[in-house]
Amino acid sequence: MAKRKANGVERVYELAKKRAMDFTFAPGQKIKEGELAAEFGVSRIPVREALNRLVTEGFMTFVPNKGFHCREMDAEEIHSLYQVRAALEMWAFRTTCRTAASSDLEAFCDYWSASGVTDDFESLDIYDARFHSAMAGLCGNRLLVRDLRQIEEKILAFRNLELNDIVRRTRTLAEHARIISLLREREGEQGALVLERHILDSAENAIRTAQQLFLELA
Amino acid sequence: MAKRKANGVERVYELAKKRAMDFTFAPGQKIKEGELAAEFGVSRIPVREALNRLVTEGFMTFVPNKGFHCREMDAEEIHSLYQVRAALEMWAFRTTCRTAASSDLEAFCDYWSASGVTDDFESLDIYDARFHSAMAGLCGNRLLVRDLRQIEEKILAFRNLELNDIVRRTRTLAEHARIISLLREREGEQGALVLERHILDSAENAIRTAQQLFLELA
DNA sequence: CAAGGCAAAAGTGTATACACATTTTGCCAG
DNA sequence: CTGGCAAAATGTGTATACACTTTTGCCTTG
Repeated sequence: MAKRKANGVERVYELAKKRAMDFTFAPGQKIKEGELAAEFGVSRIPVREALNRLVTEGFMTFVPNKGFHCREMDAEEIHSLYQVRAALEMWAFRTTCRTAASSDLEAFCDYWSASGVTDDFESLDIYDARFHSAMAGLCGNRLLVRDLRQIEEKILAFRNLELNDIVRRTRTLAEHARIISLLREREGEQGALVLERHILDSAENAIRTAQQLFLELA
Repeated sequence: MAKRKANGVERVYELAKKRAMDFTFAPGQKIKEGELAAEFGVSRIPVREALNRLVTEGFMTFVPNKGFHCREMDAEEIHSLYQVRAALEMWAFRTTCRTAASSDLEAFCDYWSASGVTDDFESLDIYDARFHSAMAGLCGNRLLVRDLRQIEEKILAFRNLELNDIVRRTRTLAEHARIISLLREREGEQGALVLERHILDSAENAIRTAQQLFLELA
């Protein structure tokens, strides 16, 4: 019997979260504590602790005496997530236009409109996520940024394919350019509307991706 | 030794949450598992489970080998919470104006502008919370409403005194009336702005209340 | 008296054990 | 067959026990 102690919860949490994020746990699947415990080589206690955290983050559901289940996910849920994301990013954008220091705003716009930026990122998905996250951060509200990250984690599985084809890639970059230009001129209202459409459009795409994904699982 | 089993987690969760909400646990206070366990007559296991849930809801912080601590709370944090709330309610309002069924919208407006509505509620705090919650619900996004409720729980402690004096009471009701009228006419943009100011004003009040509250605790 | 360090006390981390609840199985009656 | 019920199997709920970590406070030493 190896060592006596080793941050079990953290490990289980990360691993289980990954599985919930990419639906290695199928939607609605029952999660048996004992199974995970055996697999990860720990007792049920740290497993329960990890799963509990995932419940309040929205990756699991829990019913007393019934145990844990992976989240369900349907088109409406994805829609809701993207809408909340839109609400937060729009407010952040309008607020940034009204109150951000010009130096911060310029620095952001210069960096993200440079011609070779996309090369700084592994994939266009990651580029897109970072762009939105960084822009939201300009408003100075840390909690809002944290909430956006949590949403991001939940929709990550459906974004993976979003930017693969050249048409969408081009359109995405063009929309970002437009948003940056409106930000530079502090056009809060108009920019927010463009941003909203940009985000809700990608919701449609995510829903299509999800339907494909769940088809494969079934 | 009394009974063998009795939903310990749920009880501990509710009680501990209450204490975290109203700062019976002082901000930053260390929470000792054993103490709570003894007090509630359960073992440490359900206590840890309950506290873990509170961590991901934002009422506790947790550091491995150091244990649980009650959330800190400062003016910036309160501001952030109200800003996120504003972002969500504003989006909900604009969306409701664009898309809600007229029948739902009229029903809402009629009910909340009736002269005696406030009598339906125990206090003006509760009246106010329900009004905002019901209005946000018109947009049809359940997740958004759930997020708003979680924010509500975190700021509840600072709202308790908000509507006590007659001046603020009158002003609040007047602002609600204005918001309802804009909603009826589906003036999304303008209504959102009024709503924003309404919410951020109450943030200022909450911060004052909080400072008073923490003064008492110190 | 301050600083450092060491040992005891207190507290957290998790394995194990067993009570209770739910689900499954398999048998029997209709 | 088929519906239903009881017993077995499976799984959750939590108390207890003990290893490991951090904190505390006393004692030594400069």
